[in-house]
Amino acid sequence: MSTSSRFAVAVHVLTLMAWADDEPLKSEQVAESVQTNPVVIRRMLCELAEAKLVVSQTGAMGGSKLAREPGQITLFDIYQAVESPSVFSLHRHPPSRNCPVGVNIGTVLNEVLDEVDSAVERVLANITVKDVVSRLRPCVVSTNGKRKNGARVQLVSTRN
Amino acid sequence: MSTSSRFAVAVHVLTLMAWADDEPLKSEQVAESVQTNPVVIRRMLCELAEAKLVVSQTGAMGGSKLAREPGQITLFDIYQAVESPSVFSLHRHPPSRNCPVGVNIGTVLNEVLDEVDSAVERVLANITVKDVVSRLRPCVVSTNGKRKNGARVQLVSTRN
DNA sequence: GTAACTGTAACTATATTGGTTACAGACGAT
DNA sequence: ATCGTCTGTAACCAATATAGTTACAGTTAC
Repeated sequence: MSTSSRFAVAVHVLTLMAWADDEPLKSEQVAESVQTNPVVIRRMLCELAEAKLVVSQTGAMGGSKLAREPGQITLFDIYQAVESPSVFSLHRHPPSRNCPVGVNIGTVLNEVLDEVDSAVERVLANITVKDVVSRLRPCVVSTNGKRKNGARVQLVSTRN
Repeated sequence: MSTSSRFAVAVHVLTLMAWADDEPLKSEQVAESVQTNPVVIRRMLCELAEAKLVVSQTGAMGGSKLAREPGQITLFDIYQAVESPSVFSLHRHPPSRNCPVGVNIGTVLNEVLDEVDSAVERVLANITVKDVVSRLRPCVVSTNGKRKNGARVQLVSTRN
């Protein structure tokens, strides 16, 4: 269906912010982790800000951070913010109204579409950004797991 | 997600064939009901034939019909035949491996993707083409509901 | 004031979907 | 055998969506 990676990138971005606690992240830092261009990230951050999932600060020492606790942001919130509302679309042009099938297939397809969208919602609304971070931790625990209080989070190792 | 109407059109097409019983339908008839070009329909019919959902007959008096009983074809079969396998995609370029989030987010996202895809499958695998026809009938019963045996099914009223 | 940020416009490249014409090949009917 | 009717498929074009890039105005910390 979707050949778009917008949802995957958005989850990645919000997960970085959860990882960073309340430290605002610069679009360039995020872009480095996602391996894309900072403008692509900033565009997406605008959509996420409109959906009240992040807040951004312009100017020096600015950046973006989560607007709520990671446990209060679900993957469905993210999905709604950056992907088109439905899993599939109906006909581009409405079917023939001179055909017994064509005249009513739209109604049936809409019912099916609602069922599918609801099923997706049920899955995604049940996973929070906090959950994603938890499912991430086990792989990183080996290093330490705790960060010094007040220390700036190092997301991408910068070996200049 | 998907801005594609391929699934909707494919369901429409197979519903027409179920409606027509074993009468083979010409791509032009189908195209008229779907309101598109016959070539678009034939392209889709090729995919549906590869998926063993329809069989086509070339030559005069040819056309396409269902390969199995309408009750034995699920919307998930159709979905798999004409749409991309997953509801969303992961990153275009793999995330940074120098980042504790980037290095593992792919694993978590794949798990989520599997859950979503499974949820969609559970919904669609539970609806057959026969079900779609049933949910269509109530709107058409008023005309008659039964067709004379051997009579050619009239799908689109042709007032030339 | 200056340097460091975001927000956003403008442009390009690429991929997918859908529509169209054209034609080779299969096949039923005569 | 050939003729008209179909499918299968190639080769285009147009429209749209995603993604990447440069550039720059506006905001903010210091």
